[in-house]
Amino acid sequence: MKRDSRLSGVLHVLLHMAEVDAPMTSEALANMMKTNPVVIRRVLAGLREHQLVCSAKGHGGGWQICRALDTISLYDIYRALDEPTLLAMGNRTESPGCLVEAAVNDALNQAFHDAEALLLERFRTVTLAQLSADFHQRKQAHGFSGHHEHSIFPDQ
Amino acid sequence: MKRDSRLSGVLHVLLHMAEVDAPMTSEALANMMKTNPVVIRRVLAGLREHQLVCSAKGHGGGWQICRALDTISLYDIYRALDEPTLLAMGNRTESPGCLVEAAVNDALNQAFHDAEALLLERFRTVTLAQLSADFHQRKQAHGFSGHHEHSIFPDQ
DNA sequence: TTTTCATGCAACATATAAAGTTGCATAACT
DNA sequence: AGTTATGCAACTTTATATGTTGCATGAAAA
Repeated sequence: MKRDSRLSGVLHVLLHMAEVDAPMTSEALANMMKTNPVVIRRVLAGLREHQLVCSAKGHGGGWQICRALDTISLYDIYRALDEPTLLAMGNRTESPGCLVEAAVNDALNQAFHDAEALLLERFRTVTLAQLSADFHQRKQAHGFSGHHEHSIFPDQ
Repeated sequence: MKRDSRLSGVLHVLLHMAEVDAPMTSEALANMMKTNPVVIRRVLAGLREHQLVCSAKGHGGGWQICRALDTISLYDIYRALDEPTLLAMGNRTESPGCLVEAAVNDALNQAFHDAEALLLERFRTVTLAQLSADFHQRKQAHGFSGHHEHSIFPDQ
């Protein structure tokens, strides 16, 4: 089964936005993400409803993060994406008439529920500020290790 | 994202097979699962490679579990299904050139890895025998609580 | 030995959902 | 006014899981 990479993608986008002071256009972001501007707008529109980002039309318009990075957790973003499915597996039917299936469901649901809870707990404890700090650390380390500038600047 | 219910489905099938002494045909199993016999054969063929079930052709043929129920864990079945994806989310790209994306990936991968490990650990500690015992308990309880026979017998 | 019943397998068809695309309206800045 | 950006709806494309058909193979029964 194919994995949903929207959370990963949105985080990427947000951290790039955090690096720039001015609004970024959906076209610029789409270039970075190798996708279509409309796709960017669609997903950022969801974040805007949750007051995570703001958008402005016209000249000099675009998208900006509108809250302090340390007040935005991965869980906030997860919710703004409409709480997408976490697990790739599920039960065939909920509330089945078959007692065999009921036994199966209960066993799997316990495991599934615990795994989901663990993931969400992790999401709650990680903020954009932490990710940004991690990125700046890497940039430093990358610079000191003798690489050239073109590879220091994030290009993707 | 739609969830993969093959594990749930296979467990259902196996527990029904465990209730019967004779081989069950893919057609009978397909009726129970409301699907196509070929689909049943496809998935059971995978389990056969791992010596979890046996199949026989011709008259009186069909499928049977060929190991003791307490020696088959959910993890065995998971592996026999070719270790399907557990999480519905993943990173956009692995080993990215962009340092922003690297930071994002690391944060998410930690959470993802731990959740997967938790799930697999649960799979390892649950056997078909346990699920079967759970089912028989439910059947008892169901009988004592005054329901009628047609609803006691698993029909789905 | 012929018929029947079952799996084995490959090729094809269908259904569904995610992603991408197009076109045009709306709003803001120059 | 003209340019640049988002907003939104409708449509197209692509990927993948699932379902389906047809025929070969093998085993038991008649």
